Amino acid sequence: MISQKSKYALRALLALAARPGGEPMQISEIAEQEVIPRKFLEQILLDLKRAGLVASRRGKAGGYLLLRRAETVTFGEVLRLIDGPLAPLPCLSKMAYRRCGDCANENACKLRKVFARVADATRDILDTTTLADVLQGGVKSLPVEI
Amino acid sequence: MISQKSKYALRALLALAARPGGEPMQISEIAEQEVIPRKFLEQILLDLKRAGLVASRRGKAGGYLLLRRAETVTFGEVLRLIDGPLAPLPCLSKMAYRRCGDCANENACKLRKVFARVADATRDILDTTTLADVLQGGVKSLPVEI
DNA sequence: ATCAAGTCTATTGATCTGGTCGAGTAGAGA
DNA sequence: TCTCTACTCGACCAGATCAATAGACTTGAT
Repeated sequence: MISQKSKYALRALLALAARPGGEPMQISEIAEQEVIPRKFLEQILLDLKRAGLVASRRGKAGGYLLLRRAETVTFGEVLRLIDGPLAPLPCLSKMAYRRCGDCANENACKLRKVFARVADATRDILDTTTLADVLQGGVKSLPVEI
Repeated sequence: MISQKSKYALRALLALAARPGGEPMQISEIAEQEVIPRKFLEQILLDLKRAGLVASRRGKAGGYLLLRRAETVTFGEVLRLIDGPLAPLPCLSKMAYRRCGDCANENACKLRKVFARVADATRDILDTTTLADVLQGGVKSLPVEI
């Protein structure tokens, strides 16, 4: 299960990406439109800002705006940022590898072999799906029938 | 990330499945061999027993044994039993469906579309991989080159 | 009867989740 | 310059979950 926080982050980013002309959108506006607790959203947007995904403008007509093009922001990147590693086992994470501790040698670990396939399948989807893909409705759903 | 408990459960089941002749294996023996805290393993085995995966024998020469054939026990089943739903969103779980609450109509939910693909890919692997597959070493790793 | 094995309930400390609160800081416009 | 509005930041919190641990109890075989 992905966290509520990640869902909020993705929805907020989608809202920003859908904004025409890159004009800033205020926290309250996002919060209201996407039904996200305002103060919680503040934290999330700060995280996204520190990661360089969005920028903020202060003052009267301030707000947040997407800093990168929607085609370049993948779901995987956002999830890793908020929830941490995608991999089902720490020893399978490319971003935050950690030894499992309990399996003596990794190459022989039976569990690892199975979950490596899961990790690859997950990455194949999440690291290739961008905000733009989703906005265009062009989310390739299940393998397209021709 | 799957829980430590699930890892222990899978390793314990693999140990039982590897037992020749279906003779019982004692908790301590499993705990020692697989390096699992003994008392924690007790709880896990009880869960597995209540789910009908294993049986136990009390008394002197007691222990646990696999109740079903290793070919019929999938990773998905064990993970669901211990960790709960595999699906990344509650509204995508077949075993424990719950509305997301925050998306008005599910069919239009952008996030849901993406994560549905992840859920399907995950299920494809975990619900078709059995204890037996893993024991034979015949875990089809990445698509086999011919 | 007794010993060794599984059964069951409760408790624990650490960490995570999903928030909330409130004071502080910085731009933009009057 | 003043002030309004919006973002910034740190602290706090209740409740849940995780990974064990403890200990008393039941059962079955010899």
